[in-house]
Amino acid sequence: MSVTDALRDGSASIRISEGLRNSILRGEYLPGDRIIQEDLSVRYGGSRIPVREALKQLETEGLIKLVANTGAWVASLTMSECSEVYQTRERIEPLLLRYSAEHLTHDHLDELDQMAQAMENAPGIEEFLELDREFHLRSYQHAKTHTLGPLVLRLWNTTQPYRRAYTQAVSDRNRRILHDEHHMIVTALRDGDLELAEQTLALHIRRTRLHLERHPEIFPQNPQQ
Amino acid sequence: MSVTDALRDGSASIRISEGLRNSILRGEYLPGDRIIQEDLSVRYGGSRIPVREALKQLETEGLIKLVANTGAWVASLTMSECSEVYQTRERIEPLLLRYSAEHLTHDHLDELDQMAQAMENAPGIEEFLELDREFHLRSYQHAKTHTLGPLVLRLWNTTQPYRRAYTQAVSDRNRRILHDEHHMIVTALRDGDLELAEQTLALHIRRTRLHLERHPEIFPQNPQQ
DNA sequence: ATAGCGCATAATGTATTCAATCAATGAAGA
DNA sequence: TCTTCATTGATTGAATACATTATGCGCTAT
Repeated sequence: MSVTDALRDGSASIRISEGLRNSILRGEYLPGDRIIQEDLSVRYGGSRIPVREALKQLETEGLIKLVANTGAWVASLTMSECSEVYQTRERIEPLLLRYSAEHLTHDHLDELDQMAQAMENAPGIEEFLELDREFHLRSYQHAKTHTLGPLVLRLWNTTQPYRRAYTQAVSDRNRRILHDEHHMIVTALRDGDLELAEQTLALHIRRTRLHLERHPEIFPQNPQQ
Repeated sequence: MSVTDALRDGSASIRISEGLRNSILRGEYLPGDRIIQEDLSVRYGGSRIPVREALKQLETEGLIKLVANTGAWVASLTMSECSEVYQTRERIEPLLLRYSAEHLTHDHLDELDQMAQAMENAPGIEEFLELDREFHLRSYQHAKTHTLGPLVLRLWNTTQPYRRAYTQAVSDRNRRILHDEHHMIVTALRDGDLELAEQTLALHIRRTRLHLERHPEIFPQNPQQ
């Protein structure tokens, strides 16, 4: 498929929303940053109409905040809002893992273990962040869900900027525990002990949240934004 | 605020999305129904531009299915997809109830009890459906959440058509149990026993799901839609 | 009769254009 | 010096107009 094909796919808004979403996740835009429609239309080559549709979608996803007649900003969370997302994740990601687990083969589990191992040797923060996300999302990848999978992905996305900031602050000891928990999840899956896998994952998310809550400096001082 | 004020609020897309969402929830559109942009723009008085933005939002909410260059349909769920939503609700609504519970006064609890009582005397299906939704959502109303509250609302919305169909099929005995569970939730809240309230709510949702799964005739035969 | 092709029509996707709104700036007055 | 208010520029909101795509119908050829 050529570039021009992609351009006239009736999907400019999809292209823009995907591009902007990735930009936010990569940290090219930071929480609170203003987004000008015209800038995006120039950047992605088109008019503001599909840009507006993309912004509307990302707002509903929770990545952007729209104020009528005023503008769009990259969404920002307070610490308690971020904590709320983690508490939600703690309850539903184990369920998603359960959905996925029944389709995980030994090859898949080997892959996951290798990823957990690679994460231990991650050279920098971005690589660590990327591998962590990759590990968890891939463990959910085989879940044949209609709502739950996309939902979990959104929760990961809205908290991504804060995970980036937090990763820089995590101590070596906590990092060691985090790796161990990853391996424990894979082991539980390999043993077919879904109950244990669910509980370990829940504890993993819970522990991360509790540590995150000890770093209020990550979050903006003005919560009203 | 006059009608014209509402019209030039810079919020035509918001007005349209709210109107269409309510129409779907009221059952004026059924799952699988085609939606023509032009029709909505005539109905709500405007061009197709804000209509498209509203459709984009409702798609992200899961109420509508969009296919590029083809059209929009009211979203429909298969039985297993609906079951998945209920399983998700079973995990997160107790958490939301916990968030809300700390702000519930005795007056609020009296109100909830009265609603549970009124539901027992509901004259028809629509009233029953409305009161059931009202009871649960009001029990969550005081939760000061940023993500979880809206999330739960979306899950309720996407399953609303099937709850409507299912309500017609529920037996008197099951209805009796349902009312009892409502009262039990209120009682647990009144006793300050959050753990019991959470568990009762989870069981309530679970039981509803198990009964729903015994009525496959509610769901469309062609799951590929 | 039926499968395949092409055209006509309807609906969607987007660019252009103009109107409405907000925020920032600076001047006037207390 | 601080507050208030009008003005202006930048930006968003929406309507119109046009381009593109999909679908259904009839025609033709096998």
